[in-house]
Amino acid sequence: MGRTKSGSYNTKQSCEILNFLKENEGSHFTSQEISDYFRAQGTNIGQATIYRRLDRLTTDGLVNKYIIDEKSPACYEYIGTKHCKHGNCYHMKCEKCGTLIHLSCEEINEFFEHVSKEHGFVLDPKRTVFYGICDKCIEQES
Amino acid sequence: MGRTKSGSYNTKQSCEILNFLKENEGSHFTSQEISDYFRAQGTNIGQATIYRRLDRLTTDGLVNKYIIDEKSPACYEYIGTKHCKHGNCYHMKCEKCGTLIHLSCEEINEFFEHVSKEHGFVLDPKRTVFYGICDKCIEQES
DNA sequence: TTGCGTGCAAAGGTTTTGCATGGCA
DNA sequence: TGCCATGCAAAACCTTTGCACGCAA
Repeated sequence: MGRTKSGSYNTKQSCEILNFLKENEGSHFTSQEISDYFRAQGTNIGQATIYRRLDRLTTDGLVNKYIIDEKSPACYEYIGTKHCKHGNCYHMKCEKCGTLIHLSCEEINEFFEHVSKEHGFVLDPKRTVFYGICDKCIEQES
Repeated sequence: MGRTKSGSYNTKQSCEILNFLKENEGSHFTSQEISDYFRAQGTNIGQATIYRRLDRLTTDGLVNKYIIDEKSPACYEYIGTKHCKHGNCYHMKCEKCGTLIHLSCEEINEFFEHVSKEHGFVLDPKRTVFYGICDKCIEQES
């Protein structure tokens, strides 16, 4: 397994990065976080290697890249066989605590369809991030 | 006119930047483009000043900041006082042509209520921008 | 053996920050 | 006069790139 595109090799680092993301399906990581994880394991993988690998995985469609905002680094997440693959997985970011929350429900699909049919606009889940305040921070406020 | 938040001054540069954006309502500019414009006029405004001013204008809600792509610089656009100040008004930005589309309909209100009630997340209309491809660009593609 | 992958360091470009100076109120 | 704003340059930051070496097939 771990098949990559033709004309490329399966190296140790390459497999480990993909496996790490695979084992953490549903979570997203920055290049730095991935680097830190392997360093903690005693394995060192160059930052450039991680970026190059993530870039390829994104191109190949195995991984999604999210740009949350220009100040924070990009997030990468394995796209398994479930929801995120169909592009129906959105993200909400809390402006207070910075938590990134997955949003995947019937309502958003309906909304997506409505925008597409009535407004002629095809939303891009990879790029669209909903900003607001999460429940925990709302509780703390009051 | 040109009122800024209390505890701040109205300087020449500050006014000129805001006026430039105001006079070009509906268009968006990068920090560099603004800098170039003033240089062409014979006025020199430091890049840092432009960034600081844009940052404040964004915070004050007079200007919206858009991140089209993590590689390209951020775009700033005058929003004005007429619309979008009281919520219920969102924006969709076409990733291809950059057009900013006004979105205000019953469906989005319903969707936001759902997110609030079921997911405990209160969305922020000022900050949330829907990204995607507009109808015109979809036509061009096919 | 061939050529892609890796690692390191340096470069790239945008945005922020430090600090002395200048200008508004 | 007291602050805030400005300008310049340097720093900070994420990401990409150049180059020599290593490793997969």
